[in-house]
Amino acid sequence: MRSSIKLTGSLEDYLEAIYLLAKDKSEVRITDIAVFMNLSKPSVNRAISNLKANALLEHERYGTIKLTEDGILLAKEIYFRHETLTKFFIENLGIDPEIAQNDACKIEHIISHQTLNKLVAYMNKII
Amino acid sequence: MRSSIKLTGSLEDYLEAIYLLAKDKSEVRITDIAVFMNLSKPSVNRAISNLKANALLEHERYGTIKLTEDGILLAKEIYFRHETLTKFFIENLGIDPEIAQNDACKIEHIISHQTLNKLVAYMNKII
DNA sequence: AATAAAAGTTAGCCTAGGTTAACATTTATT
DNA sequence: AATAAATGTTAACCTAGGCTAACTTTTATT
Repeated sequence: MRSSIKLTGSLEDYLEAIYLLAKDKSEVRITDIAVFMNLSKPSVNRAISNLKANALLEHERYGTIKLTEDGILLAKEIYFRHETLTKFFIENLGIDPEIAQNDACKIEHIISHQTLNKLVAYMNKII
Repeated sequence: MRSSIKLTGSLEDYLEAIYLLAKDKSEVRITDIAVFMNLSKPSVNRAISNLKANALLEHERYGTIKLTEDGILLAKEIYFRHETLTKFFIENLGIDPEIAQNDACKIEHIISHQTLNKLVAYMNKII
């Protein structure tokens, strides 16, 4: 596996957003991402260039955005971390869903593999 | 309480480091912090100015550094978050101490109050 | 087809937080 | 006391990631 690409937290957020948007809409556009993430289009534009340079998505000038296989893989990984954390916060700790989402969204970028894995194991054990 | 000062994660790290250094050494100097945090002295220097501007510490040109009451309060709060997370990672999840420290050190800056509080409650309940 | 609207891009600015190189000051040593 | 060493400061640079304003391109409407 070549998933050794190490993105910044910010770029991981963009990737995750594109992944989520692509689930509903067939076409993902810069404006969609900007609206979804509540960021300016130029900010999104630059992030897209960056992700493209990392071969995580395809994008032609003025065109639509499509994740590559690598992009999808990485996005799924990030999203899994997000879901795992959210689930733990809500189900085990009893955090308000909105706050749980928010915390997960920040922690998903910095938590280590070991900690995430152990958290998954822990949740399965407790049930 | 006027602990409504909102620092960046980076500044929280500096504050925590100063707090920990001040426990052992009577005098804390810029060089001590730079060595401890493995950062350059100019970086520390600027951070100190910033913390001083926030009334969290006292520092005179070429002199030593001393946390104010506010600074100590806030540092303790940050350190408590750190300890809580580390404890949870090690004792509940079984994470290697070094990784636990590392993860705690990053998460302590972004975890919400509610989540931290609920985590504390959860740990007391489980025992 | 012409024009208006929407979408995308570029340029340039800002902040935070790191760096190194050079300089100033203080402290220690000879 | 003079000099060397350690410490602290300043200036200038870099990167990442936001932003707005202005411009280009595409798409939709009249």
